Amino acid sequence: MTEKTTLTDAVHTLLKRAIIEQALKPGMRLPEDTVGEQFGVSRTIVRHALVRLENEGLVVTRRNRGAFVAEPSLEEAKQIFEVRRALEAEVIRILVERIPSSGFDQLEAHVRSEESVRGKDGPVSIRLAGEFHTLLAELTGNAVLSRYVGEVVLRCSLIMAMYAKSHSSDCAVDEHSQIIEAIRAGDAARATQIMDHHLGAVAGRAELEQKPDSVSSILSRYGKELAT
Amino acid sequence: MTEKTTLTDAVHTLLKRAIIEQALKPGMRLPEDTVGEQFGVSRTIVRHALVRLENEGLVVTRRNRGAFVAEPSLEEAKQIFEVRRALEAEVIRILVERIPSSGFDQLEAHVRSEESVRGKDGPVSIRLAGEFHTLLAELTGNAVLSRYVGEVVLRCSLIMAMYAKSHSSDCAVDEHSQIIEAIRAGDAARATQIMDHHLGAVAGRAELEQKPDSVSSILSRYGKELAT
DNA sequence: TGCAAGAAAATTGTATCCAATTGACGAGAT
DNA sequence: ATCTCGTCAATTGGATACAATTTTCTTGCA
Repeated sequence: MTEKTTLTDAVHTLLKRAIIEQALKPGMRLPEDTVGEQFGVSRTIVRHALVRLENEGLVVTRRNRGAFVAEPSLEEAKQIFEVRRALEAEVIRILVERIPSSGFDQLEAHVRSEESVRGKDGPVSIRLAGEFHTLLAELTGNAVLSRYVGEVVLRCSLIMAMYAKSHSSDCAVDEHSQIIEAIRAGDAARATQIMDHHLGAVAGRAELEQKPDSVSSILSRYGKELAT
Repeated sequence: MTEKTTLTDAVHTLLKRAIIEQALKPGMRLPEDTVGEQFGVSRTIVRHALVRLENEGLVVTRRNRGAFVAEPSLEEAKQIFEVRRALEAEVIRILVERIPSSGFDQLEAHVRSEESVRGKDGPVSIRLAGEFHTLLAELTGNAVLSRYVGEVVLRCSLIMAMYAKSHSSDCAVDEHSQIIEAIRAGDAARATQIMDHHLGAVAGRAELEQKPDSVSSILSRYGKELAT
């Protein structure tokens, strides 16, 4: 299989997936040597990929210390959700005005695939839930908007991985359908309202678990580093 | 000599400035070793900087062809302005609700510095006009929002460099003042309206290309700051 | 003369190598 | 026993060397 893509892209994609699927947990260290060895590439490639991931806010690098999977603080999380709400409101505004003919088919197909994994809590569920919003953004035809939405959605996935224990996407899928219907009806206000509620619910789940989970999660990370 | 910043950051900043100030014109090629030679650093550093610039949309890279200063198409330009309008509307919404106490002082000081270069058409004027919007975004205290606004503002500067022949920032400065006043009055709707008109006016000007210049001769003006 | 094929040059993609900085460990003094 | 200082190991920051690919220029042929 001749790679049409560059090695940097491949490593970047793999690391991103690993982070979103919680295989690489927040705060986890990403030594260039280790990652490179794992993927069979040199540090140069890994570094390029890490630079991109840092720009996307999924990893942070400390000077001469290396890269770590980002650990968004609650303040950061609030900021991200604030931006996400604004961006997705714009997405709805645009879609109500102009949505491609195949749009609803794609959206409904996606919701069906979400429903097919309903209950099965896990990485796939999280990924699909995020991809619904990414798909919405892509349907606007605005690549810049789509890219930004994609970034904040990914960062939100990371936040949920940190602060929410169970994904519980049941209501989410239902709200996705409601959003589709509101857009189909041309009711931007209602669609935005549902979206806000939807995101608020997601954000609320995170903040709810803030206090009890904070200390233990931090301690478990310290313990893990000692164990290895 | 005690550099607190990394070389990659320095090169990244200098290239960014060179692009925004139209010293490096859209479509111009950026060979890694030419840039590296001018700045006295190796290709590794330049590559990292170029990766970041690509993520910011100021540079595009083609496989095995190298990096070029981005040439936003009109379609792309429209998309960027669309996103910018949405982001800046959110900025206003936030500022009306919560603006730091020193906010108005900073904004007015900035407008004064804009006025001080009024009429002097050129790079500095373009940069200051953009920085007003960046400052607005920073005052929200939302780092994520601030970052995205910064990016689209920069890309808009690039677009104006391509499509507008003269910056003519006279009316712009005036509108900046009006936006400040509307925010001070707590009138989000009016501030947004002025902002929309402001951005619409900026986007309204369209024009054609200029003649290219040698890459190394231009970069020689930027290399001084790195010389040890 | 025009065109095509191939070689040469230029430039990027990738790997490896050296230097510099940081964190940890341990010895010695108070 | 604790604190401090110095040395050491580990890892990143940066540079150079090599391979692959693209572009250009040359050259042979119709």
